[in-house]
Amino acid sequence: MIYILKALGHENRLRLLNLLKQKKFCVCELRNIMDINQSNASRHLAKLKAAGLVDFEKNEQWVYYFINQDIFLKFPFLEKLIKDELKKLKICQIDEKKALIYADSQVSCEELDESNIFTKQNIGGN
Amino acid sequence: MIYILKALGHENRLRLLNLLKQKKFCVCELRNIMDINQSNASRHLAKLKAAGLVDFEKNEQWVYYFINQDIFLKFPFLEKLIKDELKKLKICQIDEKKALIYADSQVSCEELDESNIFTKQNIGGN
DNA sequence: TTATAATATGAGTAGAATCGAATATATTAA
DNA sequence: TTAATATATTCGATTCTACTCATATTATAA
Repeated sequence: MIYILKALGHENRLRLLNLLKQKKFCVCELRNIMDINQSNASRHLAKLKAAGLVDFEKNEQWVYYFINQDIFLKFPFLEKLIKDELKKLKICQIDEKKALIYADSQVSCEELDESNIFTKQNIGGN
Repeated sequence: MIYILKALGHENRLRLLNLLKQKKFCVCELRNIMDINQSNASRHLAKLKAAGLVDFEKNEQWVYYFINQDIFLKFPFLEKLIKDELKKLKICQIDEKKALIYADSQVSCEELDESNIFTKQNIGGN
């Protein structure tokens, strides 16, 4: 359990969990939505994986991460945290907005890098 | 919230929260039960305080720490974690055993340092 | 096979967290 | 006021984390 709590102690990992609570994402989608670099995203995901919080499946050259639902059975407090609390963080709200824009955009994950769909106007707010 | 989660990411602080969930303790009681040094105990408590997880009251030259109950209203997931999950950690079980021995011992916190009430026989197990 | 794209990993670095020992502060007791 | 005790804080050393850049790996497509 101590590893789980350590894994929760970083904003980027909380943002990842918040995005993954709804659906699977591949690494390049996550890194674009969160606007962090690839190696950074990969490493944070690896840490979440090591703690048992997420799992992944490979599909062609993409790796799709998702929340490991078993962890909610083992540690019920995580369900409240991930499903109810994270969304209160402003940065997570922005992430979710961007995830929605992406979902509605019909842009494929391969085009995401150059797509510029995340403009200030789209996202709104600060 | 991120500060709270960071504060939870250390074994000693989890042990402190587990002990404090039942009753108030002064720093010297905590450090004796947990067998850590004084400056260490004080620092970890300061971190819990900064995160809003605990509060303290002074009584003569002692400082008694206790869980800040408001935090459970603000972050309900913490209640499950602190009240239900921490006790599953082996080290927390040992701490609780020692807290019981201390409570039953009639030893005052001033005598605790030289008392040697926490012998292997008393605590049992590793 | 070669090229390309997604992901993971290694190396180096900077910053943060932790620790023990010593010192400072605060409170009580003499 | 002085001495003693509990607690907090400072200092320096060490270890741990996260970051960036570059490279390796893996899988697909040409």
